[in-house]
Amino acid sequence: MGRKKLEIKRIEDKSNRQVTFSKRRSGLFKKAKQLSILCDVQIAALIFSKTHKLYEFSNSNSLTTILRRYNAASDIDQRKATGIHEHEISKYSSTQAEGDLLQGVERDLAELNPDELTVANLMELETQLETALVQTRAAMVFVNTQLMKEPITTLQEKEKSLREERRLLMQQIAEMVQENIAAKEKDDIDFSNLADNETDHAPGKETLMLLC
Amino acid sequence: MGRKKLEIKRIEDKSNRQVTFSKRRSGLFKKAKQLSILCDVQIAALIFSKTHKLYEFSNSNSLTTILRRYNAASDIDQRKATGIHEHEISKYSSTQAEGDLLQGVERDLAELNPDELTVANLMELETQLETALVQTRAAMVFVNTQLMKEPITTLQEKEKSLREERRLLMQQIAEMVQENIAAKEKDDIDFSNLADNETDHAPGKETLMLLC
DNA sequence: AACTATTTATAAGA
DNA sequence: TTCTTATAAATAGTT
Repeated sequence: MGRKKLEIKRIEDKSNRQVTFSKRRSGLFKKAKQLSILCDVQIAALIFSKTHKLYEFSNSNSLTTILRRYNAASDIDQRKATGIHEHEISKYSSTQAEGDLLQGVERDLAELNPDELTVANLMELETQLETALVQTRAAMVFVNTQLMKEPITTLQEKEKSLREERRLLMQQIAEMVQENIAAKEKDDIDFSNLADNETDHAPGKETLMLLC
Repeated sequence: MGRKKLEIKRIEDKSNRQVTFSKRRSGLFKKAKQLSILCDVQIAALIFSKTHKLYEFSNSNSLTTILRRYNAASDIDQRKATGIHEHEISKYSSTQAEGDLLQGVERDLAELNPDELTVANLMELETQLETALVQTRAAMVFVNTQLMKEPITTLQEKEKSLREERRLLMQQIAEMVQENIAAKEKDDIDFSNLADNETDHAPGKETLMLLC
C-alpha cells in the first residue's frame, strides 16, 4: 500500500529499512490491538530488532502488570549498578479494566443455558486460572528478554541477576495466584461439584508447585 | 476497511465475531511475516482465543524447530493416552534458511568498518547466542501453552506431564546450544579477545545452568 | 514528521 | 462457508 508495489524481500537500504520498520511495527501493533478488542482475545506480539531492542504488544493485564513492576524494580535496583539502558517497550499495551478475568467469565456464561451454568462456570474459572498461569509464564519470558539487554559483564553477575529475577517473579506469581483465588471465592461459587482430586489440594499451592 | 467503517469495540454477534477473528488473524500474521522479511527482524505473535486455542506466528528457526519436535513427540507419547486433541498452531511460521544465525551476523558485519570487525564479530555472536536463548525460553512458554489445552483430569497427571515436558525441553535446549557452539567454532573465529571471565567456562554448560 | 497516490485489508453481501 | 466487491485503512515514496 503505497506509491509503488513493494516486493516482500529484505530492504537493503539501512535508512529505508529503519523507516519501514517503524511504520509497519506501529501498524502491526495497531492491528493487534484492534483484533484483541473486536474479538475479545488475548494477544502478545514480540519483535526483536537487529539492534537488539525488544518491542512488545500485549493486551493482557497480568502480563503488563508484571512487566511494569519488574521495570520499576529494575530501574531502582539494577540500572544504577550497571549503567542506564533505555527500555524500548512500546506504549501500545491496552490494559483492560480491572477484574476482567471474572467479567469475561460472566459475559461468556450469558450465552449458555441456565442448567449448564454451574458446571460451565467452574470449568470456565478453571480455564481462566490456567490462562493466567500461561500469561505469567509468558511474562517470565518477556522479563528474561528484558534482562538480556542489560550489559552484564561477568557470568557470575549474569547468574546472580537471573536468580534474583526468578525470586522476584516467584513472589509476583504467588501474589497473582492469591488474588485470583480471592476473586474466585468472593464470587460465591459452589466448588462442591469439582472432582475429588481437586478438593484435597489448596489450588494456589498446587499451581505454584507446577511453576517451580 | 470494508463496506462500512467499523467501530473498534467488542463484536457482540458470536458468528460475526468468529468470522472477523479468522480474517483479521490471518491479516495480522501476514503483516507480521512481511515485517519480519522486509526489516529482517524476529517476530513472535501469540493469540489466545476465547475457546482456548492458541494461534501462533513466529519466523524464528529455533522456536519453530522446538515446537515441531514437541508436537511430534506429543503426537506419539501423549495423545494416545489422553485422547486426541487437535493442535491449532497456524501454518504461518516462515522458517528462514538453515544457518541464518551466522549468515545474519556476516551480513550485519558488512556494514561495519574493517578494524571493528573482530570485536564486533564477537559481540554479535554473543548476542546471537543470547537471542537463541531467549527464543528457547519463549519456546518453553509456547509448549506449556500447548500442554494447557490437553484435558488432563488429575493434578497428579498434570504435574507428571509438566515434569516430562521439562525433561524433553532440557534435552532439546542442550542440543540447540551444542549446535550453536559447533557452528561458532566451525566459523573459525578468534575467541582470544574475550574477557577473562568468559574463558574459564564452557559456554554451553554455563548457558544450560542459567536455564535450570 | 507530514503528505498523498496507491496498494492492501476487510465488512458486508452473494 | 468460501468468494466477491465496495470501501476503509495502511503505507511507499515524496516533501
